Amino acid sequence: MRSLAPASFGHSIERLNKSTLRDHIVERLRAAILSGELPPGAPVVETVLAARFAVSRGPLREALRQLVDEGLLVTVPYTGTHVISLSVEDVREIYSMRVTLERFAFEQAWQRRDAAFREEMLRRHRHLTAAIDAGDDRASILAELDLHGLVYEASGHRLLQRAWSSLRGRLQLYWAAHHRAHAIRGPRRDSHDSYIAAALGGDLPAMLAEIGEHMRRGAEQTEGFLRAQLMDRENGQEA
Amino acid sequence: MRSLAPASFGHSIERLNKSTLRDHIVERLRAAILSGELPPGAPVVETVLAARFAVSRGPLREALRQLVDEGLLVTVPYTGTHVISLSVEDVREIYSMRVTLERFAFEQAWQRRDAAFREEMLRRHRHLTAAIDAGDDRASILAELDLHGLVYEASGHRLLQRAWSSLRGRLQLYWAAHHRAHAIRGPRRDSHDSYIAAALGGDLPAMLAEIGEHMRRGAEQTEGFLRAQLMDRENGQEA
DNA sequence: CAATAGTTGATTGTTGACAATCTAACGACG
DNA sequence: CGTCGTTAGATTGTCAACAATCAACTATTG
Repeated sequence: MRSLAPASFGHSIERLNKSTLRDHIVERLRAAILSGELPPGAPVVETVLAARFAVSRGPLREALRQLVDEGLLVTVPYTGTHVISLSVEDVREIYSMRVTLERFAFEQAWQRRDAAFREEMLRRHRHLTAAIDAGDDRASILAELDLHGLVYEASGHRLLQRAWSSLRGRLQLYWAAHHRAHAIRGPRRDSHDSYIAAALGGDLPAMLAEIGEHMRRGAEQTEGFLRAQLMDRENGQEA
Repeated sequence: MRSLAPASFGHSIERLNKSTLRDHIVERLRAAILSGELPPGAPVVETVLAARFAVSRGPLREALRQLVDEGLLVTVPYTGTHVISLSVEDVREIYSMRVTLERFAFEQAWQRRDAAFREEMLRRHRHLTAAIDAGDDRASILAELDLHGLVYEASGHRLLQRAWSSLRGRLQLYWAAHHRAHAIRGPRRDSHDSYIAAALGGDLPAMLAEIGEHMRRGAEQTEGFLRAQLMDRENGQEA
């Protein structure tokens, strides 16, 4: 959630974040949620996690609070905390929001696309295709998030970067659940080929249109998986 | 930050929020910041606030953490917490983000504008003009935020509502500082007259253009005030 | 048998004390 | 005179115990 380096893509010095216990816990908990170790809907009790991480409840509470703000957990006072449940409505909101934000990001960054930007985008695209070809689900998810993240970094718009970070966690959760259910490959490559081509081209309106198409495809895929999963769950009665 | 009632404008039942100490502190602290009692840049130490509110540091820490996430405070580990400082760059980001989000909100809500929506919008507009005419700065700020907030409520888009809530605090901070420096009145009425007319009209592209104009005027006003204030401060050497 | 009141175990909310870390002031030294 | 190590005060980070609240279960009652 904190990658606010403005317009410098090479990981230069980067103000070293004095890691406090809370930040550590946040990372580990987020990893646990996204890996499926804590699946959507699972209860999250402070005492057991505090024991598991060998820390007190103080820092753990603050970590939970942060994950609630990121939208990965929900808490009802005096009652309990749970990992958020998946819903098709959320998928629609996430993707429609992505269209809005990413179009804005490209508008902001369009004039700033220098040689370093193009190079970095191609590099991240190579990373993504490599991860997909290698069949590494986790890596391909991160690579895709990184690829799309580039334009937000290039926008130099801190508020926009925050908004993307906020979306990013939820998106990652859905993708992780999707990949876990049934490994997906193939069509994503072509989808990003056209995306990259437009992103590096000279026609901004074409890029804005491409974003809409790209997200439409993504939302369709994710929503389709989710409907299938929810239907399975209803038939199987597992919860 | 938590008004997620979807598409019902009349304050119906509204799930009663079991008020925890933290929530209480958040409200009071936010009020203190926005009222200028804790001006931009002021240090915020946990112990003194805990004593002042007669609570322990635990809930207070969590309240500070939440305000940090809202962008009203900044914390550097083991060192201290401060109210954010005002900057022209932030003003630009806030208003450009508002253009993006509010256009999206109107696109989402355009077909949903029923009689209740129109009535509510006129009602809130009357509130705003009444507050302005009465010369009540605080009330007029809240009324203007409420007026613009309506379209986010009507959008039924929870993620978008969250994004607006996140912006809202920062915007309120700048407006409060602006009003405190020199009471402003007058042009704001006309500005909102055209805004309301377009919002209730039948031409969506015209509304999207009006949003751009409205925000351009607002940003210009706020940024101008801020430049003057920063220049004053530099001459006066007060900080 | 249905509805309600009471009870119990679990979970979060809150507290005050203690530890780790940072910033700034001070003084020794080249 | 400037620089670097030291120290002291302040501030946040962490902890373990205690209190408030809730959800589910049980028993009681009509």
